[in-house]
Amino acid sequence: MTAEPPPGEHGHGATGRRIADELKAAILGGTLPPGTRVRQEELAERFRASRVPVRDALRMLEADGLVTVVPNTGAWVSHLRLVECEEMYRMRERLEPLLLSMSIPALGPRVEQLARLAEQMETTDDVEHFLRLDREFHLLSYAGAETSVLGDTVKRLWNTTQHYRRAYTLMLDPVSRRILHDEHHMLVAAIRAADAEDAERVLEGHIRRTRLRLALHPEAFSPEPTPMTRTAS
Amino acid sequence: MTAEPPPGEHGHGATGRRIADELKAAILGGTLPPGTRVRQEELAERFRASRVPVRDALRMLEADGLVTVVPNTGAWVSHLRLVECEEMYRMRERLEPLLLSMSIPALGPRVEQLARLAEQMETTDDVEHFLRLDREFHLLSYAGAETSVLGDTVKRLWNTTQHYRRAYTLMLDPVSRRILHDEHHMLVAAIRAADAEDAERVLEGHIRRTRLRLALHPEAFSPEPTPMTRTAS
DNA sequence: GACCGGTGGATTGGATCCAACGGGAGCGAA
DNA sequence: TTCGCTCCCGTTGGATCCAATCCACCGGTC
Repeated sequence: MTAEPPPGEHGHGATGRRIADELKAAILGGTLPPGTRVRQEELAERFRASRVPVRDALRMLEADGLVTVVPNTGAWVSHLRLVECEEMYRMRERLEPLLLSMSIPALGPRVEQLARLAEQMETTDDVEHFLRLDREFHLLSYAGAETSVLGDTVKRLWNTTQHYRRAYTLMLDPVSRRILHDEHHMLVAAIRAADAEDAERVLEGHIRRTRLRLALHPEAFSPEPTPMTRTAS
Repeated sequence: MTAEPPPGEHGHGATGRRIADELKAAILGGTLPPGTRVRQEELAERFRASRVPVRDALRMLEADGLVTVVPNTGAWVSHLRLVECEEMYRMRERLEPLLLSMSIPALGPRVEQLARLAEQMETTDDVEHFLRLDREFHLLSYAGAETSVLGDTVKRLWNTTQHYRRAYTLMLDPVSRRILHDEHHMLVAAIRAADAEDAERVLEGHIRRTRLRLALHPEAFSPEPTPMTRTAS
């Protein structure tokens, strides 16, 4: 996975990128929950820029699937329905094992950092901290792969489902929690042994089980569009 | 897969989309080969619009992976290196069987059209016609799946590799050609039998073999970046 | 009382204008 | 001759202004 560009000064020609990056951080951090309206003028003021680079930023975030833009109407932070989230997890089940197998040969000493992350995850109780560690753990396990689009696609899937992973983590029962950590440790072991095939299998199961548990909590998602049905207030 | 919006009049608020669509058609059709510079003012004139919606369109196409935008410098039609193309084919090997298996239960009578397309592909000699049929064949086989992102991702992979599939088709030897058609017929048979598992296997092999043959023809791609090496002119 | 159509404000989309960056031609020095 | 510097022009990026669209509110009518 290619590292992102250094966070240094964005000079001229990068205002849109800057706005997009900060907005993305706000969305992923949970400050802007799904469904919140995003007004161009408001952002322009917040970032001391005109509305032109804001529109650029919104287009970029739309491409990332983080924002939904409706022509002539406005932009909202994207929200997922359960079926869409499941679909993304199905994609992850197929793509991430591939990415991991491409990464393993070049991971080298980073395995030890993976092991540390897996342990830290067991000891934290803060949801936000856990999410950060989990994300770092998995993305680090892909850091050995030199990829152009596969890595971006996987990151995109992580980003668009981030908010629901947060909700899901909150209602994780102790047993599932135990299993989750065990899977992480098994993953570390397989990676340490450079057994790509086994690592693929463990990871697929890890994502798959998460998807199945996710389906047990439809209340975190926006309702399915029920045509011709008025929601009695 | 969700059908794209009807091609009807784009009124106000869709100029960027219109430009992006026509540009995309030009790129996929081969009119604008990889590497050609895309100037904003030029497009603005061609589409009787200002440069603002043109920039919108370029951002959309950048998100589709069809053009590459360098800040303060310009935009070019994207070109792939062999390793990137192989990576995309590896993604296709994983994603398209999934998409197909989601599509099969709802394909219904469209199987017959698939069979017709597979036959037509055998009888044409025109490369452009073959490409259209092949694309239609596979995308139609996914038409039963109701997806939000999986379908888009697969389409994106098809689009970005389209130009190289054209080059590849040109230098297809008779034996490989025979195998390719056989695979298509096997796919139709599996779909007709509603045997999703078998269809997945056939499709994976189909894409995989294409990838391997593709790797035999690196001359169609842009050279790998060879650092610290001056290309003697 | 509920539904339909018109109207005004808020918001987005597009055009035009100005500023900043980048590349290349040309000149000069080693 | 070749390397390096400078200046200039073409292109892109950003700001401001104007037009088109949508939404909510309001009044009229059945």
